[in-house]
Amino acid sequence: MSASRLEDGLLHSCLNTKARRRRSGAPATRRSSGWGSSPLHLPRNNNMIQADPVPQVEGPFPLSTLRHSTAHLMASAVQKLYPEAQFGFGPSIEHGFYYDFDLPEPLTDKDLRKIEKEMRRIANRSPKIEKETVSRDEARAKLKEWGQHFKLEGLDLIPEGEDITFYYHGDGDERWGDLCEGPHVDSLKELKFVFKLQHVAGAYWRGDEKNKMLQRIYGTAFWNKEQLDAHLEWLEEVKKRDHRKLGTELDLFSTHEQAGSGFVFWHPNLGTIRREIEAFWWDLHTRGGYKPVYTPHVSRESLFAVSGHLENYGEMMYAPMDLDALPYRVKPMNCPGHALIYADRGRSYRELPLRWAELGTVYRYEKSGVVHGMLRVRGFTQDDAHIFCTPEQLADEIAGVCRMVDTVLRTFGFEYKAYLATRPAEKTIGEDEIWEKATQSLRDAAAQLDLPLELDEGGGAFYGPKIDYKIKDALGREWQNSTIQCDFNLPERFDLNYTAPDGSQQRPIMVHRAILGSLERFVGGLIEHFGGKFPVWIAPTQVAVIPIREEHAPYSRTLADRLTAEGFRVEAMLEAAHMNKKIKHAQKEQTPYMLIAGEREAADGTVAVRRRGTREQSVVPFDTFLEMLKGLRDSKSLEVPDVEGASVS
RNA sequence: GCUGCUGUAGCUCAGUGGUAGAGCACUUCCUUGGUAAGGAAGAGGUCACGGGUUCAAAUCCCGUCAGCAGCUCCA
Repeated sequence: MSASRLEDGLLHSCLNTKARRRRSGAPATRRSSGWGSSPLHLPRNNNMIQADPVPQVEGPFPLSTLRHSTAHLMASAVQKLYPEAQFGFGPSIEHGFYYDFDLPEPLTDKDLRKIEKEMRRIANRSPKIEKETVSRDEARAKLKEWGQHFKLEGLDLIPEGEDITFYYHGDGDERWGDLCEGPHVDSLKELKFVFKLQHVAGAYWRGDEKNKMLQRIYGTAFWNKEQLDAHLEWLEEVKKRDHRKLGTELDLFSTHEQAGSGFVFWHPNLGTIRREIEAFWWDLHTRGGYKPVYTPHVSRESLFAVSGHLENYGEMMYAPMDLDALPYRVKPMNCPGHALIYADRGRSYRELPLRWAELGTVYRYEKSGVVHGMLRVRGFTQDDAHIFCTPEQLADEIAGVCRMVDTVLRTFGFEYKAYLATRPAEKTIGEDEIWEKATQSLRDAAAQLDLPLELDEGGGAFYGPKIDYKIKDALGREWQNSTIQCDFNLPERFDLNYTAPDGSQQRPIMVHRAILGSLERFVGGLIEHFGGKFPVWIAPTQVAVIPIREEHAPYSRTLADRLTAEGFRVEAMLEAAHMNKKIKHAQKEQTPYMLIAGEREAADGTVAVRRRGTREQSVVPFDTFLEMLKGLRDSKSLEVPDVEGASVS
């Protein structure tokens, strides 16, 4: 299902590119594996990357060059206003640019306006940008003279043999230069472009939390105002759809100071959505040959010593509870529990593969600063499952999971890409042979399904290769939720075996997989994906029934009763109150359909159907509406179409 | 965890040293209205929490909790 079929038609086609950091100008990027990767850690980082939806028109230079030059312009303005400023790095990034400064006083938004003004003045007065190539010693001498110690450190990061260049602009006492690899635009004035400074934030020098924290100013630049405005509008749209904002507006969830940070309370509306998703999920899993398991939330600490979590993941775990002189822990993952079930008795090759699923709630002590709405929390439910199989069965099992991922993601209208993450260069466990075999199985599975795999060389976990999925939402943003991971480690640690046909004891492969990732993160993302306009099958209230006058309540009641009997979630707004208020209420709640009924409808057995977000309505026989609604629900349609019928104004 | 900022009614916010305000929402009454704000009245707040300064603190200071923007982390 293409995202363009979403009701409000928001679709942006640009794929994101990860913020590209200039080698000489920015801290070295961490390898992109960052998605969390182990059964010791199913992926659950925010991992939402904002793609730029603004079609980038051609300029005389690449947009990134313009933005980098704008960063220089900003830095020179900062120096003019704060002569004692020390400069860090100032690269262009996906949506704009930033520059890091060490300043004696924290900057405020007011200061940003001041800096913008200064930037305009400098650009007008002396717009030329000039390049100078120097020797390393000259560069060092110059930076020393300028007293720029971060830049001196930056100089040492430039590999031997590379040109060392400075870029200058400004005249006389305003001449400003920066150690920089370039390239830059030639002029800050003749070229037409627009820029805006957006916000200030803290950032560690060279991205290391042991280093000093600098002040980072973020800004953006475009070749024309239309593009800048379009970008700012897109940011507004993102803000409007923020799941935390919609969470309040639509009465979906809350968090509480009394309960602590990172714990989500699902209100009835969101509980309804979750239950529908869970029912869908269980249905798919039952059909897919999965059996439900349930495992305790608290276990003796020694269980996590065996699994290795205590050692490798201990910092993320909640502190032990001492009971009868033994330490107990709240589980941070479900896999040890499933391994215990497997190990409970001897297993034969005849029973493999075993597929066990659990919507397992886990608790992880996330750092206080990273908690974010429903997207990064301390207590959450993973849609977890483990498959225990032989190496020969692996390809088919993976293919089965890929099929299920496809079904689920398409049902919600997500496009996706899959990545094959192979063996890391160092510190892995397992024989070469099993790695090769497993990796090949992942490839085979994808080939079976014509699923293109992009390669993430060396991006696998230490205990096995994996396939990760990236999805794109209705705003063009990318998320990472689904993951399929082969694990050679836990079977080893728990000494899991099966008896092979020849009577020997063999080690099964354990496949960890999550499709939604966690209910919290998935549903949080879903709120933003749909912007609160949920499709019929998950909408908390599917139909609002509104009588025009109080005397039409009895007919409205029969409509509501019939819908309820058909299993729909109906809000019968029968109390004596203004029809207009009821319509407004239902619109605000994003109820997909309103049925408005007065004398004419009661006489004809019809309903005036009004779709959310519109003012138009059509009059159709109630049964026609009912059939359409059933169709939308049962097919899990993403559309909330207008009803064909006599239109009435 | 780090840097900066914020916390006042269910929601959005105003109030910078002198005993707490608005709009929306809510309740009641009037209005019986054909498709997104009819009218009137009312109720609702330990100004996050704890300590301090002061004759006096929502307001100034310190701490805690929670949130926001980032950074870092997410073997």
